[in-house]
Amino acid sequence: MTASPAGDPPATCDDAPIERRRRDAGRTRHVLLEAARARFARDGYAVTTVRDIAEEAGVNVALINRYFMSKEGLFEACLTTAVTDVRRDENGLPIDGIAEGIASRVGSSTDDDRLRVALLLLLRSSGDDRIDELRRSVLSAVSEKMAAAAGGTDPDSALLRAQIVLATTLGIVTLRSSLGIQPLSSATEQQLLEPLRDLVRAVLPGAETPS
Amino acid sequence: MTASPAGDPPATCDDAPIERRRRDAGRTRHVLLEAARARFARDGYAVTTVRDIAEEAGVNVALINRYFMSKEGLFEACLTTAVTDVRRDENGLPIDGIAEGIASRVGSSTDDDRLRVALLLLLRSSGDDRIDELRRSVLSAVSEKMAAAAGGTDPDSALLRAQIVLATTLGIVTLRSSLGIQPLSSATEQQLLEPLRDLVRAVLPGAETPS
Amino acid sequence: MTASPAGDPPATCDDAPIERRRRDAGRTRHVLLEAARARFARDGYAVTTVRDIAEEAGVNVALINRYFMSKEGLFEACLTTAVTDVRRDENGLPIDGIAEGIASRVGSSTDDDRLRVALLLLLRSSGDDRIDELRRSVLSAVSEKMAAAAGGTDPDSALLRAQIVLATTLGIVTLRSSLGIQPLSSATEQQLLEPLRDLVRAVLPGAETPS
Amino acid sequence: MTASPAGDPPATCDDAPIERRRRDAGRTRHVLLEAARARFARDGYAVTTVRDIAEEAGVNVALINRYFMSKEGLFEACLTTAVTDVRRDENGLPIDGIAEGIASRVGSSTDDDRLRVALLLLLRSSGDDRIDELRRSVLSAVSEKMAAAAGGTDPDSALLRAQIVLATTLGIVTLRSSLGIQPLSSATEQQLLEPLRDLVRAVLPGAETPS
DNA sequence: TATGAATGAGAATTCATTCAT
DNA sequence: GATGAATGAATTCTCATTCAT
Repeated sequence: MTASPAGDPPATCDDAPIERRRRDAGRTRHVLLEAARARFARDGYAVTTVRDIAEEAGVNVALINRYFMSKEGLFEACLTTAVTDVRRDENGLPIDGIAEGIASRVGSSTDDDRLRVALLLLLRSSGDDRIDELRRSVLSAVSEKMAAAAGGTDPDSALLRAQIVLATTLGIVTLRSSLGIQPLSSATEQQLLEPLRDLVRAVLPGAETPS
Repeated sequence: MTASPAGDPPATCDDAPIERRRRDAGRTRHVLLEAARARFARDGYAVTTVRDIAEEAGVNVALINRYFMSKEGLFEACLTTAVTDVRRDENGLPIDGIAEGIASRVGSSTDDDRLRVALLLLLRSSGDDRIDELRRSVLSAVSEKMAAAAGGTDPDSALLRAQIVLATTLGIVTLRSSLGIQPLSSATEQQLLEPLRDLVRAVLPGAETPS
Repeated sequence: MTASPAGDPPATCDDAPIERRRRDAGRTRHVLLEAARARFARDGYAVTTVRDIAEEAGVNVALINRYFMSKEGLFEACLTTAVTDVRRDENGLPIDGIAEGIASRVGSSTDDDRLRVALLLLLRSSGDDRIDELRRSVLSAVSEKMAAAAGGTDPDSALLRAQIVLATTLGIVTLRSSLGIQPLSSATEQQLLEPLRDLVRAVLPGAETPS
Repeated sequence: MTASPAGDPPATCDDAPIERRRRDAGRTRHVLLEAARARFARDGYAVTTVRDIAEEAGVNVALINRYFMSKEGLFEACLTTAVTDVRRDENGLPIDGIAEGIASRVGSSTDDDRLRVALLLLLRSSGDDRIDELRRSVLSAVSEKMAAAAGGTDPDSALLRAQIVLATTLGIVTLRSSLGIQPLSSATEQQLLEPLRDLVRAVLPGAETPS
């Protein structure tokens, strides 16, 4: 992560030999984005201050405005990464493993798991309508893809059912991250898998292969 | 709501009928509480300003501090009403109609439906640990009651499954209230019932009578 | 104090038999004034709230405005009583016992000693120029009277010296009331007398009889 | 004070020479501290608003919180400077010139005399106990040092007497600064010296050399 | 590119005062 | 006369943002 690659300037400067990689716009942008993702996802937009983010990133506050125009711009960038994460994930989505997919996405415990954070981000709002529209469209797309995978006769009903499964996913992520409700909060991926399989099989009838 | 009692003067003067029933502490407390419930539930704690609430209630801002000590005190009062609402609702919960219960609670569309608002409030945090503990305990209690109703052999597994159903409920409420995702957002109680029945039957095996 | 004298109305009213002496304007004015004196003297004008005073007096806040027009009016009334107290005291001032007088005024320990409170009040300001002028004139008068008592050849120098003695008096009252500096704060009248005698004898040369 | 350094442009433009030396954190902190000292000393803690102070310092209000955390933090910083001033002054205190010392400290008339302001600050309270303890300890220390200088047989009595002299000092400063009582308020250092010599000689017997 | 000083708008809260009963 | 509900003007403090270096 912070390991300096080959292309660094030779350490000729003697005053600050320890600091690596200063004045690297790309890296600064990146650490800001990561810090922002984590805090926006965890605490929400309004509660999080730009100073919190900058401090967590180990970077000067003013750089947020420099690179992202505004706090809202930073949030939008976070959402964009979330959208990308979710989209990339969809492509690898195993057709006959929806329950497995949810369990693995939702069941991660490491604090900076990308997809879990992405889902939380999609639930946060900055109040800006344009950004909200982005959230809406992504969540809609996800449910559509899930409905398509599930098949079924009535496409309209399939979409509704897929959105209910999506609601379950988001609900689990929410409950696990904010309140520490047991046993849900500390359930492992394994423990979640069985009930989720039952759920998906029942709600999305066409989704299951006889596995 | 604003229904005027019997003794009101006939509404002949149109410029300033002014509000009837002024200088009524109980009523003021009440309208503040209702306004706060609505806004806290819809927008969250941090985003909502006390001035917003007071304006929505048609009341002077300082009265929030008079009656509830602080913004946080008002939020706590809102959560307490939410807890009461949820508890009262649990008692009337039909043993063999969990899916019906969820559908009716979640499917309401009127803006000030008490139980839907109560559920949203339970997802909002002011950051105060003591109040968060209240939220946690109520949501835990709800899932425990649901697990008990569902029966089943393994009580631990039953609780986890009940919490997944609770997650579905909260997820649906969230998706319906904030983003306008279709068809979920405008699905009627009737339309939600069928998939929810499938879901509950599958996730909470002991819960269903042969209906 | 609160014992009800003979002239009370016969206890015909049955609802509130315990409350004695309600609706007595004179008494209300009086308890407010006493409470205000105590708090203004102890804490100062700005820090003291009218609600504090009303509560201490066991009386509704609005009555302060009713009887004294405003917080400032109440303060002025307090100062007026302080002026009266000081004036009355001056008349009884023993010609050849200035030190004794100071010691007794300053050495009192009971919390509501009138003269000590009066002196503290004369050091407090509400910011109103007119009232400040009142404070100034009274303190000037006190020092003039002391200078006259002290006699001495040069009247101008005598006045300056008297004001220094007055400064000592006020300084002692201040130090004893706010900070708890030892041994000054808990020194008895007796203990203060000897150094004060030395001081007065030295600063106001004409003041002492061969006693 | 506003003395301009060498490199300044000649004062040809009269409308907006604007302030030189902007964006200097140390300077900003300093002007805030000085403005605060002056106003806190003159008007007291409660009466003085942070906006007053910031305006007097020609600086944005928010900087008070930036540099001193809070109004109370600023007050504490003021007191700390006052303590420093008093301590430094004590060291230079001439053993056999207590009266001279008081006269010079008290007799200054310029508005921003450090030691006079320091003494006034030590009489002001913000209501915070921790800060009050600081005030108390400093005033105690001053009186102890004075008692030690005075010598005398009974150390306990010497301390009480020293505190009476301190009371005189503080009383004179108070009377001179707030009310404009004559002749005390406009007495020069010279005029104060003679009576103060008499006072010190009488109250602190061991203090005087045969001068 | 990066820094940290400075700014102004807006937040919650307190408080003297006025009004209606 | 007395009560307590209501009001509006402050006050302190926070925060996103901009400026100067």
